[in-house]
Amino acid sequence: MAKRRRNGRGAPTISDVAEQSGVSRATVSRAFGRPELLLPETVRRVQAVARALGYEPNRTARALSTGRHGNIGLIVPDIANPFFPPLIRAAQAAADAADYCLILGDSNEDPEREDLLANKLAVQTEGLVLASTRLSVERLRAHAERRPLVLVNRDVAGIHRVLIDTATATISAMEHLVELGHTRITYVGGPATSWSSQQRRRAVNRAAKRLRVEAIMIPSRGPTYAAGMASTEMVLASGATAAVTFDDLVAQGLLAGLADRKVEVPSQFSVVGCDDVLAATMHPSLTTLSNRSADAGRVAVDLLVSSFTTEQPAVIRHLLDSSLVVRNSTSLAPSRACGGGGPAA
Amino acid sequence: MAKRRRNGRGAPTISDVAEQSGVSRATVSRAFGRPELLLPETVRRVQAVARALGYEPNRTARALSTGRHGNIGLIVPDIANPFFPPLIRAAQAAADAADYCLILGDSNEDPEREDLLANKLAVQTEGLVLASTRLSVERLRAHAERRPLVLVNRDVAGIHRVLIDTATATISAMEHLVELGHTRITYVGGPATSWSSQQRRRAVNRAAKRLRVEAIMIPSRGPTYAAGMASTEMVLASGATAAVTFDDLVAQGLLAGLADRKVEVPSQFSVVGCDDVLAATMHPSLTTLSNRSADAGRVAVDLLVSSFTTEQPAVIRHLLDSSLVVRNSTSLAPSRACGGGGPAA
DNA sequence: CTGTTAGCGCTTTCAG
DNA sequence: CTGAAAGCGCTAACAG
Repeated sequence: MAKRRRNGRGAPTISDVAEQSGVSRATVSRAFGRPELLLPETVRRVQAVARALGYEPNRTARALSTGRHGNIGLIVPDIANPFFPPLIRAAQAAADAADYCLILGDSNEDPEREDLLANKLAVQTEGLVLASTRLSVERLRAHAERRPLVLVNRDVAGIHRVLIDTATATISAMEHLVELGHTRITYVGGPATSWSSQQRRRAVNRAAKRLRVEAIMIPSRGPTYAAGMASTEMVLASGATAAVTFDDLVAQGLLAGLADRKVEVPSQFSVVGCDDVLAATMHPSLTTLSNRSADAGRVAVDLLVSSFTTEQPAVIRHLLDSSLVVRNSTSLAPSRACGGGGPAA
Repeated sequence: MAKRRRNGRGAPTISDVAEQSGVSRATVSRAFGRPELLLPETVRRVQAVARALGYEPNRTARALSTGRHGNIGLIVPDIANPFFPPLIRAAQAAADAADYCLILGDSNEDPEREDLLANKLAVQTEGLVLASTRLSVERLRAHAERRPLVLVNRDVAGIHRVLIDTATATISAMEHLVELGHTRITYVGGPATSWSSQQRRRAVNRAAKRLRVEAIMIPSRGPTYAAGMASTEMVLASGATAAVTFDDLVAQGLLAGLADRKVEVPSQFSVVGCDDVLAATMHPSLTTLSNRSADAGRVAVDLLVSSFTTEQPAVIRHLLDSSLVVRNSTSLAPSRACGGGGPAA
């Protein structure tokens, strides 16, 4: 049987289903949108015909009629950064479960691009999730005024946000290192505008002060292997015996840089990563902080979706905690007699 | 001055602009879409009124009327599989460059879900890219009839497709292993319905025959670490001294399984991965086949977009080649005198 | 060049 | 419970 295309576009419409099942178009519409208004028998019959025809409600038409698009947007700085795929995946699953489609944007770590993307997506989504956004507070406020907005790992008052709290786990990492005898510890940062990196930097500083050890801040160009590797020189020059890094990628780069310089990990130098994205597969396996990115994606989408329906008077700030995962890239500090890197004011 | 809400009730429409500027709605539409059909003076006047009113064309309405949403869909089996993020990233960049938005779907390796997703996306996209699709040929044909479609790593006649050819590189891998003295080699497969896996299985068989060595096929449950690990028993039982695996994930699992059983790689056993997604960071670093997934994503989207505009009489089958990357997981076969795994018919 | 007239596919009163 | 009819905002023939 040849398939007919009534509308020249190929997809069966509500009219096809109506005709085939001998009801009106309104009834078909109800069978999908508000089945409780219909005889169960009718619903079943219509659904059956719909399935047979391969009918799928046209969301664009629905959107025009109702003002709701059934789309939500998600913008991340870099899809290929292993931190994000689990987040994206969970977000997409949550969106799907709520019958929304996920439109994905990649800002390539560029605030301008991110702003453009957010504008572009705003017109065809009911709401946006911005993960690790690099936008200014003003731009974020502007977007939030226009559409429901949920931030991931960015803490702006007045906007829904879900935050992975690595501060506590970072402090655990510092305690872990100090217990191992390290007294001079560097923090190798991530992107300057990253909330996560600032949070971790502060945690390192605070812990160092409390534990009475030296903390040395080292910037890095970004959350990449290359940036980690490039930081090796400065890390070594600082005289530290251990490093806490922005994430596993930076840690991995640093590890490679240390290996190049014949510095053995963990016997001569200890390294702590963050996010546990490749920590288990590395050699030596990496001491790191546990990853919650999937949870963050799910929670963010759920929060966004629920903000559509329920009148949400209170802005929600959802915290996800993280913990230290000890593996093999950290160990006792090298004896001071041997290394040149003792604590020197 | 209070800001008006955009897309909700109260946003100025084409009718408002028409009324205010004393022209018909069609004229306003043309002033935006096809200004060359109008008197410059008219265009200017209409634009002025539109700007004064804060009018912004409603893309949803336009989409409903024209059938062009400016969206394209991309469905992958698993976003979190490291093979896909580069593909997704490149696809999204290409889409963005052509001024399209990318709607992402994750089928979770489930054909039913994939079919549903494809239907859902079909109504709000101008075309679809299906990467490593698990759908049957019939379903693919059905979808292709409905909307422009581009397949990645699936070879179906009559449908645009971009294929990463790993067959040649797989043969190189076999030659490499045979040169190292291996005479009994297993292939640890991926998903049964995966075109890529079938392609590689065939290549292994063909090469084995030509090189006069034994090839043993071992199925695996999927493209995962766990599946690779679970295959260890059978791999060892086969008496082989080397394995070519579906991808780096499976290879990684196998490596872990071998380590558990105190089988040393590469001295006692050689392993070849595929896709080079984590090969460099592993220990031992993995001999593998180079990755073209980013190129595949880019080419697929470009192909799709160009198929919208140009009348495309010929179906395109775009091949991307891959090559062997030798690292440290392959070496000379263990001497036959020692191991129990000599070639035995 | 510009206006008129039909829809695009779906939802939603309002009757029955 | 179900149907008829009126749009949502915009575009696209077809006239003039």
